[in-house]
Amino acid sequence: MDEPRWLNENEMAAWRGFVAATNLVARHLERQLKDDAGLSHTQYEILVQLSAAPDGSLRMTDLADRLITSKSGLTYQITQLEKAGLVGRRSCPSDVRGVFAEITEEGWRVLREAAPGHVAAVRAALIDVLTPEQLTGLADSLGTVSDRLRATDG
Amino acid sequence: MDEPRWLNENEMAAWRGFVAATNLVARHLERQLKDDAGLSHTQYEILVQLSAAPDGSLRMTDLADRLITSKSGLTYQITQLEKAGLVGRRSCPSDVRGVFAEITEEGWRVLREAAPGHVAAVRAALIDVLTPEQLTGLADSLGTVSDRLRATDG
DNA sequence: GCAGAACGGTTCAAATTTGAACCACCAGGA
DNA sequence: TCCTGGTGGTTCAAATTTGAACCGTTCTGC
Repeated sequence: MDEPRWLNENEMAAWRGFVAATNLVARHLERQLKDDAGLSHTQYEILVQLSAAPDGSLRMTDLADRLITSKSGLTYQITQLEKAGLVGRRSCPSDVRGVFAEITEEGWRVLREAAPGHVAAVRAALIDVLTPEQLTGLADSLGTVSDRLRATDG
Repeated sequence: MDEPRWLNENEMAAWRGFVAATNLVARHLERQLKDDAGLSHTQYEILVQLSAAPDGSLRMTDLADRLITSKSGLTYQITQLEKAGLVGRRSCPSDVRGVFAEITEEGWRVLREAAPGHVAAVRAALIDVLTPEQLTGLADSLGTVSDRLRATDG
């Protein structure tokens, strides 16, 4: 039981900044999306991921990995979006167990409708308040962090 | 309805990195704290904030602002922590409506117990994977983001 | 003083999230 | 072929989170 290496001032500032920015941005965008498009950020992200996939569909597990949520959480949200008609489920030909989530026409429409406002909010909160150099540095640092965690946590 | 300013490659990388790092770090620390100390990250943060306050206590609203959660959410968590004996409630002398949350001896004990493992996890996930220069840049950028959002969102 | 607005916390119902248990089903070796 | 160990998704109960409604209290301007 060694004496732990506490954070120095510089490290603490980075950590507090990370936690604060994380929560503030999340809350801000959550509200913006809910108010302007009636979607939660999770739901919006689902639509984005599906829309970016080759044929507008992804396997449940694949999608859960990208969203970084639990499998059961995804099942719940897909069911909600299905009720709303924004996505559908399709079974996988090569694996009976498999399920594809697929964005519908209506899903595309809602996404197109929501995107401009969301991008504007992301700009206002994060992008446009930083210099291009800062953005590059941020992308670089957070990319490293993500890669490491994906490697260790799976 | 102007054409929205979409994100360029650099901006998109920063944004995706932010979202990914945010979720991955949150999930990682949530698990670490739950496994090692039986606390949620929110609960841990409550203890940290109280322990750092002058006399180990803060007004509910003040605490909610620092944690960036809703008032009702804080009421719930303080109740949980109170049941567990880690914090107590004290009424405010100068304002009958006011309530102080106060860390208890047991709360201090649990916090001291949990801190080393948590700091180690924070180091492994964020601090030690970056250079000091990156950390400074990160603190700077995210500090800016937080300040702006606090100013606009309140 | 006093009416009315704003504040500080709690309560409530509804939505979401999580992990564990479960149920088929695929894959690989004996 | 037949086990056996994972895999892919769903189901379930329990914990958490949120916003709106609420209630007494404090503050303001008049």
